[in-house]
Amino acid sequence: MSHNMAVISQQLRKAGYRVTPQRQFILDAVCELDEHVTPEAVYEYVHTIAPSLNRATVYRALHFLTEQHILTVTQLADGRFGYELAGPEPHHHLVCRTCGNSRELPHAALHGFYKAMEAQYDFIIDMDHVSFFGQCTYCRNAPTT
Amino acid sequence: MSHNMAVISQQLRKAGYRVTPQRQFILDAVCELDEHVTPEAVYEYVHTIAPSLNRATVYRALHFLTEQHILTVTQLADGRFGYELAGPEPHHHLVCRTCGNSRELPHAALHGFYKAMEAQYDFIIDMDHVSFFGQCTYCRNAPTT
DNA sequence: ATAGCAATTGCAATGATTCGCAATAAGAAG
DNA sequence: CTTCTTATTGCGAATCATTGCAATTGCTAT
Repeated sequence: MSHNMAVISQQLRKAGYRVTPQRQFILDAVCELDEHVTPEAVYEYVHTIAPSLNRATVYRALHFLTEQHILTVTQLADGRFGYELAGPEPHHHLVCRTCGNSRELPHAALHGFYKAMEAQYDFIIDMDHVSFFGQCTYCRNAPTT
Repeated sequence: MSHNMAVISQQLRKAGYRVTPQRQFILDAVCELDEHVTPEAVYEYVHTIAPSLNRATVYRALHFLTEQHILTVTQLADGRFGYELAGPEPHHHLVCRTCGNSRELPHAALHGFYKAMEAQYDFIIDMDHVSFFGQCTYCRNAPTT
């Protein structure tokens, strides 16, 4: 995992926020659980390590860390949010509804479309982490039995 | 409103489903409330007319009517679902985060992008009602005070 | 008009998410 | 190391969303 706790801590403190053990547990959990991590999954994970850590704290921390651009969110097909560590470059996902596997999409893949919307509708789309749902090759060709 | 209750009823009954007063109230509410209607808004609306109509019934009916292609859903920015009457042509939306106004986007506007994903990643996106969030011209140029 | 089957509803319990507020504790400053 | 400020947590309650099951009631066929 490429996240540098020291750098992040510094960034938060400089902005007047605090680096609490709860936030660290939660951040670790997101990194450990990898992609599209749901709040509930984070809660389960941290709960085994820090049983007193409250559910509300998980929700608030995920929201907060996203605001600080340390995490990114994307909307999953069922309406829940999936969090992951924010890298230097924004990216998107192609998620198969059947097998659930997800493929990364560079932001550039959407750039043309975003620009077209700006040109034609004077509208600037600002979504930097979209999940597109559908069918991957494998599942499309697999027998339906 | 352009929805023909008689046609819809026929369609449902033919498929072995039932046209209950509850479903009619709920469908009327969606039409009346127009675009991106949330379950909660539907519930409030029908509740004044049919107070005994249960919340669970609203959620189930919206889900059901969507499965039957009588309604379409889209994910709103806060994670909730927005329902609306399904027209003959699928469409998408550009929704301003600031003023909340939404502009329709013909499906064709996404066609190129969808095709590119198919060609490059062998992935078929099947989302037929996406909401893209960002800033409209007016709000972008408006003073920030 | 009636009877019967099964789709649908209402209810109550459960789970997911958010909020207000008092208690706690990070971190800056002395 | 102690103090002070205030950001943050935990808790309980409120809200939103979903589910299992028994009771209801569309609708079809008689």
